[in-house]
Amino acid sequence: MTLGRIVETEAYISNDPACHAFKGKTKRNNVLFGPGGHAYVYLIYGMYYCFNAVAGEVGSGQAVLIRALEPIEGISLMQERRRTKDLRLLCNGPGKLTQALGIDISFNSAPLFDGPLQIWSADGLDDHRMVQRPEVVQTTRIGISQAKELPLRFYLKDNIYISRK
DNA sequence: GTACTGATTTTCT
DNA sequence: GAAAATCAGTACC
Repeated sequence: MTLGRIVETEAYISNDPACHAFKGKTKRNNVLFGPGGHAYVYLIYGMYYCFNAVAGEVGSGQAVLIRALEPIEGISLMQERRRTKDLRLLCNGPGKLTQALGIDISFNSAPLFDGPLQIWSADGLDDHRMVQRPEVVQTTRIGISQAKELPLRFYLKDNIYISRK
């Protein structure tokens, strides 16, 4: 298995033109309107998958895009999948981390607290790296053309595993 | 170091 | 038919 620490995220909320749920329910974003705590996975640019955690109540259509991870466990497996040895390149982008973790469309709608793909709170992990609450920086989102100005991207300050500063 | 380009396909208009 | 929450490689400074 592989394990990583989430170091960069973006929020996609209701009434947000950049959110896939903005224009209403479709076949693709169906899971966005389901209960929180599930995975929303989709293919972007025909080549890469993006991984989101669905947030909020049923019908709200909100999610958090996981943009970057700090690799912790299963690193050799990640290196094999990504075809690179550089730790910083394993998970520093939404398309990269899905590759490193082996996430594809079959993980869409999978529960995040039970099953092959899970997210834990840092408080539940016995790891010295998780003890101190890190400083978080808030900026605008990346790679979108709508609602660019909204400050909904969050990353850990000075962390080398984020996709960019 | 930064800048630009091609790859590739699902989805919705 | 066009756009899309991207990445790796190449060219150039």
